[in-house]
Amino acid sequence: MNKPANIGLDAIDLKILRVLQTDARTPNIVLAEKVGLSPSPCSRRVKLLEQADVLESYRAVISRFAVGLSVTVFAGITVERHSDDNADAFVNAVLAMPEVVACHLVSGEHDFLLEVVIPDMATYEATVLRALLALPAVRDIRTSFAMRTYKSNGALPLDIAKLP
Amino acid sequence: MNKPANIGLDAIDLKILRVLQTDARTPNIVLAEKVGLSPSPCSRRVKLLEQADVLESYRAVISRFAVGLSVTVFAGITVERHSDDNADAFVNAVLAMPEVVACHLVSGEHDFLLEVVIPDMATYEATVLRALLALPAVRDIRTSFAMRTYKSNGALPLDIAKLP
DNA sequence: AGTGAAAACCGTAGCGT
DNA sequence: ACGCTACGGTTTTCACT
Repeated sequence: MNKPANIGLDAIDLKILRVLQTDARTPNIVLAEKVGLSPSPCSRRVKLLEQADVLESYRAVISRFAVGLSVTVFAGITVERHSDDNADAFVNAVLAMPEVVACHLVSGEHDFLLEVVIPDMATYEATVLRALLALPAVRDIRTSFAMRTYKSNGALPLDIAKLP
Repeated sequence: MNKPANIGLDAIDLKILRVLQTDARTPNIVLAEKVGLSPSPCSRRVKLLEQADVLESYRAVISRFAVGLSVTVFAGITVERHSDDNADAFVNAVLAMPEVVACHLVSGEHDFLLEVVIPDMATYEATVLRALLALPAVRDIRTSFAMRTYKSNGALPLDIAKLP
């Protein structure tokens, strides 16, 4: 049922993925040794994994605090049920906001769950919340602040857009 | 290796961060050209950013679908309010679960918000939900599963633990 | 598909500006 | 601090096993 494209990934491929997930800059020589291969076939496998889109990209994980984006907010959004077009418009608007680092269509209490990363709460209210409320499809927003993060899913397309 | 690093990010540093956030494997020569520097000082700045822990790590972004982890679930957890120790025990238990890729202490309706990545719903129920409910601190769990992801915060410490 | 060589390429340390 | 140059290491291609 829910185990589709496992095909083509053998044990060595999974080892490679595990290593690169932890450190994407692992030199190919080290990677080869860790997975029990010599450098050449290891490099080939990585290339193939990239072409097959199993390895989608490589990202640097940046300290949110260091760049002044220390506030994370989750917003549960309820939209009007009458029109799919409205929902599409909502999604498109959200995709255009760099402060919104994640957007999921979810079951349960809300329709969408958004993760927003911003410098402070005032910015959230002034920028994101206001923009979201202006969208006609949005019926309700429940905001919940992350007071502390014990574990985070790491690399994020942060909004580093404050240049002199 | 870990320093405060609150200070000293100029425009070039931010440019470097933006590039590496998009592609952590950008060759130093290319990076240097993009930010308007020659290779050596560019390399030096990257090293400094790493030592200052502004660049925390580099991660490969792996297709969840390709490795058979196609289900994402959000769990809003309410814990007993009477004891901080219970909350600590809860956090420790959660940190030990590789399926839980994110754990935030949040304001609002719930106390914790968890993001869980697993092969299918059955695994969620059998593994994660069951384990969480067994914790004495947990009073209530609201599960909401991601039916579609329009944007995701990217690199994640996925649980690739199914090896021959 | 994996191995082992050689050649091109890149990263970085040292020194001069 | 930046830029130039040189050296050591890495990546990658190739013919072969």
